[in-house]
Amino acid sequence: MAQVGGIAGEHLRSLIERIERLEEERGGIASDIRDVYAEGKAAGFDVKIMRQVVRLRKMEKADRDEQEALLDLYRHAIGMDMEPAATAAE
Amino acid sequence: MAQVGGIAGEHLRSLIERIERLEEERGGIASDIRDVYAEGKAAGFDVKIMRQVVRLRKMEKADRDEQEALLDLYRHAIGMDMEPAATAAE
Amino acid sequence: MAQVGGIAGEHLRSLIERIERLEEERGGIASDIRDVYAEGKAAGFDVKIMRQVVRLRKMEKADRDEQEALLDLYRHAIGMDMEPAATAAE
Amino acid sequence: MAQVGGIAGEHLRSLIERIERLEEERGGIASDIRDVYAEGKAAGFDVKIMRQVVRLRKMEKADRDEQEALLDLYRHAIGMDMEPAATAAE
DNA sequence: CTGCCATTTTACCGGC
DNA sequence: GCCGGTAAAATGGCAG
Repeated sequence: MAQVGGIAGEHLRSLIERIERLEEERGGIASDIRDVYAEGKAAGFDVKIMRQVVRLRKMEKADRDEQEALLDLYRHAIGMDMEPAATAAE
Repeated sequence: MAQVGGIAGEHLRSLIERIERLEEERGGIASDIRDVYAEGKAAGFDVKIMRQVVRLRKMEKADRDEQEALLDLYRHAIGMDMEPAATAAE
Repeated sequence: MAQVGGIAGEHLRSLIERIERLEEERGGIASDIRDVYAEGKAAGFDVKIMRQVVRLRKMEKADRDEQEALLDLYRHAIGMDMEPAATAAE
Repeated sequence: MAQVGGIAGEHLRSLIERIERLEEERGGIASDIRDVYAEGKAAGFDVKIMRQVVRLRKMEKADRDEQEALLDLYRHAIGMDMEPAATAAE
């Protein structure tokens, strides 16, 4: 791995900067989320409850995804996992 | 606030969905960040060190921001926080 | 784990009480801190600024600690973390 | 408030340092608390539940204190708030 | 699977 | 007395 400040250092720097850029983006979105909660609050909704609703729906979605994954497993197990032949899928 | 399912319910639903959309985006970016770390690891860098570097740089930036905030506080405290009157400021 | 009220229950109770005692102490110190801020305010200092100063100094210390931690990581990474052999270290 | 670095500066510095000392103490106690939880965990207790117990007892204590405060209020209101004469108080 | 770290949530404190 | 913001706690997620 070359000398310090060499080609590896450049690569590392590049990776770090990409990460920092992404974290910045993520921070911006987090800020947007806070804004939406604030908007809800201003409209008279209870922020704490809004958070609970979001969390609950997330769990429900995870449940559904798990169910689906389980179904897929079964389908594979009994050889029903091929692509549907000539249907305009969904 | 109308009845359940009324106009307020619509608003709430809209807010919730915007939040969910944003959280999804945020999750995607978090995933991208993980990918970059994985890329660094594959290139032979120590992920733990990468994280430490990122953390340190973040703290240094925060330090600078706080320094500035402190200066602002001082300015306010001694009444130097008014808009500059007739300077070509900026 | 025995029956409720058994030996385990005694142990748990003891732990809980130790925690409660410690939290009480901690609360007392928090109160002392508030007193010092109040004293500063009474002496004409701006509490907000005092807090900012404390926060900034804390961050600067954390920075230094992280620098050191990073150095340690580097040392480990390049195998320089062994005990010095024949030095009167320490 | 004298010049910067003057007597006021000394006072401020002193206050800041007292606060930092106290915060350090507080941090030490927080660390002790973590240790006790860890000890509980090692003994097979569920830390999350331990925390709930502590929180619950704190609330119950707050309730009792409030009841007591209310009783005191009543006592004062009806002139029963004098020191007990010749009892080994409590 | 365990311990660590980041994020989220809760509680506190000062200001209005 | 309430609200807003700031610091601490706690939970959840990720790497090792």
